Amino acid sequence: MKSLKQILSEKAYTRCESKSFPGFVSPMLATLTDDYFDDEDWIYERKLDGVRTLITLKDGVATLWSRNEKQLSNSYPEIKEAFENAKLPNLIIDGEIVAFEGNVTSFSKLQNRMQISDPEKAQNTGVKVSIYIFDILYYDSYDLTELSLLNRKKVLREVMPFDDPIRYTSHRKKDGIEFHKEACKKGWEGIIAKDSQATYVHSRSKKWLKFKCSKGQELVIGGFTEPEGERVGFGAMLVGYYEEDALHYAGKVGTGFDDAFLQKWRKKFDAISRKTSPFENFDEDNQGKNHWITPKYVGEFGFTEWTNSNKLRHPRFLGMRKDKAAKEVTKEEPT
DNA sequence: TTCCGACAGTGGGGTCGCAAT
DNA sequence: ATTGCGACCCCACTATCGGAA
Repeated sequence: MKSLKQILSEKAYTRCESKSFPGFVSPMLATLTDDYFDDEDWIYERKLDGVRTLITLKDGVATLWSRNEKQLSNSYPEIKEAFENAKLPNLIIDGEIVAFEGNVTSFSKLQNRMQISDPEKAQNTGVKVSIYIFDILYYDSYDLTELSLLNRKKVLREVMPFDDPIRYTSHRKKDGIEFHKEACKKGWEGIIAKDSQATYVHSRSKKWLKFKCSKGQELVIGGFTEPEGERVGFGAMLVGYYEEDALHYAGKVGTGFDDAFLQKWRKKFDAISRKTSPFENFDEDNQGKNHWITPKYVGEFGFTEWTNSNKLRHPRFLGMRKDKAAKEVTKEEPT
């Protein structure tokens, strides 16, 4: 294995002066795809469901950044401290802050502290967090972004002390399709495929791809909202499923329709409108904005998971189901 | 000519924090 | 003291336009 010095000597790196060391750089973002593949020139990492975080360490001071250049340092003071105590030179690393629920990263658990701006309060939530690091952009003021991904990972493993809460993100070479399958079985959010020779760019790229684990099921349409702005037809569908003859509200779905669909189905919905909610558990706080319809239409919907309050996360409309009676639609539990 | 990438716009759940009530 | 709303985090998707292929 090449030493750090050898890797750095392969190119004539310019080493920035401390005063020109970047305060923030935009992260490289992955592109979503359904086209899963095996490729020996690509590596595969677990996709963690947390908050993307870039850490700059400059003259011993660590700063945690969100991907939109917001400071996260106050929400995760123990991670900031871990970097500052590690006695490292100026560097920038890229990773994901996560909280675990069992063996699976839990975004909803992380939500209990991710917006808290007081460091003491954040730590007192009792939500334990870790940061999984998967890339290094600068080290000792050397710009490493022109290195290949595998060489950056070599540098990362060599220079970073991985002690809790700082963890290394392991990866698998080849077998992307099989790894994705296993990931979904384990309840992970998915995997990230990365071109092992790619340099680091500060924007969305197709050298990094998301292979997500998506869920889908049929749901009954029990209402809709008014469109806003330039939107035509309706805004979102209000959907649910049956449980012992009662229709349970499962949230709103506002994407996946084109303009023609929105206009056509607004008319169909208006033709079967009713005054009261068909949902047995709908809390009536903003009733004025909702339109109710006879729950007879069934659609197919995609989403990532059920939230703690039993609603769809990241919902989208996939198509109408004309072959299914509304009363047959129940919540599909994982087997 | 056709395709792709980037961007704006509309829609979702959940949480915190602050202004308005 | 309570409530409503904006701003964040996580997003999915459609429409549009200009440049690449």
